[in-house]
Amino acid sequence: MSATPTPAKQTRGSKQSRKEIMDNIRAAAISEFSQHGFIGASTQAIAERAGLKKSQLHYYIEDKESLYAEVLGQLMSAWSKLFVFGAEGSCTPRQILSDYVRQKLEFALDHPEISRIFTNELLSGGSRLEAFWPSALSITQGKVDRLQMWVDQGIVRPLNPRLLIMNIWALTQYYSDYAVQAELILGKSLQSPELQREILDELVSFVLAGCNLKD
Amino acid sequence: MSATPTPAKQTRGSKQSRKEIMDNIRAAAISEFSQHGFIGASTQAIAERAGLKKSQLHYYIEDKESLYAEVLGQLMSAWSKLFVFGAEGSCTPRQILSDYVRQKLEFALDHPEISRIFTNELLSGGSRLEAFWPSALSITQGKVDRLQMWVDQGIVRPLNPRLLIMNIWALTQYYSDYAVQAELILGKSLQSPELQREILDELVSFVLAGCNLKD
DNA sequence: GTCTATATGGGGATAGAC
DNA sequence: GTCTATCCCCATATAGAC
Repeated sequence: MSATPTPAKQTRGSKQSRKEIMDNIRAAAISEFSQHGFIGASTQAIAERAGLKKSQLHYYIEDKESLYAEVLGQLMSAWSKLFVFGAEGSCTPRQILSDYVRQKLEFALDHPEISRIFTNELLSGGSRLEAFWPSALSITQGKVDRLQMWVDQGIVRPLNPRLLIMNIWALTQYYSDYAVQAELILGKSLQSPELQREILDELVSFVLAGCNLKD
Repeated sequence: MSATPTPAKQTRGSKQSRKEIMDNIRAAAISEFSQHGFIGASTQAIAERAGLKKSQLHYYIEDKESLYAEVLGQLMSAWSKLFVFGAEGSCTPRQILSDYVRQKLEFALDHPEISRIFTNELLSGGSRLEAFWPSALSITQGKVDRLQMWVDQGIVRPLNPRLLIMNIWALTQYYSDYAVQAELILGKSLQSPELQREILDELVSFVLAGCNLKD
């Protein structure tokens, strides 16, 4: 709230600023929650990853629950901004769909850990996502309406728009949730730019072909 | 090992047989591991679900680790039997692909909990799956070879066969991993037979169209 | 063969020291 | 403002009672 005039006289190698520590904690929390979910993650492990002792960590956070809420909120906010139909001024159905697939895939490839937190949360029942559903569902409804129009106009083949949206979700989210499997099958790191390019092109082709999209 | 002549004189309402207890334990373990993963699941919760006290449970199992290994092995064995190309004597590419999608999807819909254990395990790094990868990868290679032939013959459009297999995996596995999301979006239980029929038809159409499959 | 009482360690969180 | 010593609970697992 109040604008404390932080000195920020940070001699390198000296003690970390509070902000740096908090950033380390958030990063550590993302890794741990991503691997083990809320229940499975331990504040012990988060502290170690952040270079702190467990008891030190508990000075910087309110509690495990609110640390988790913060990280989850960060993800949901990023998603709700990114994954809207017609972002970046795309206009044709082909372009709107391609852009959507691209955005969703790039997020999965660039932020696999935080994406997996969502999956982990859903697997454990999703109770901590309840607050986010109304908004998420209304964003979905917007996409559904748009797709239904295209179906009615014969631009895409007759299909259930909700199932198409779920299909795209599944196809893209795979590359964060199943990164381990994907890298084993492909024998290559998912961080390789050429591979990312290939996956992107293939997913776009697959989706466009999958709904018989005419320009 | 030795064939103990079990009396099995089970008066209804009386004490459960050891086999019944073990079945309860396995079912409870599947539910718990499915929700919280290996680390997050507690023997306490498993015991409660199985109608036992924690200390009783530990009489019937060796330890948490081996209970988990048993359940995971059960899943991997079921999958390796089910998901082979050309099961049930299907012959045309169209039929082989459709049958594969159907088998994978039906398993996801019929056994969502145990399917989720795999996902949970991957999310936490997949170390407990190491023993299963060689066989799984060789089964995958079989499918890849088959698909590559079809590509070479112009039966399906030019695509990376491994990516197609991963796409099908993602599309079908979605219905166990994201069952909560799916039911919210669709406003309906995934156990509804009509909905299952619709999903199946749509997935098959989507995949066949997605690879431009000619008969 | 079955179950209980108990050991031992790690979990999250805090009161109080610096 | 920062960190440590410590609390209490729940985790897994087992020795020993029935």
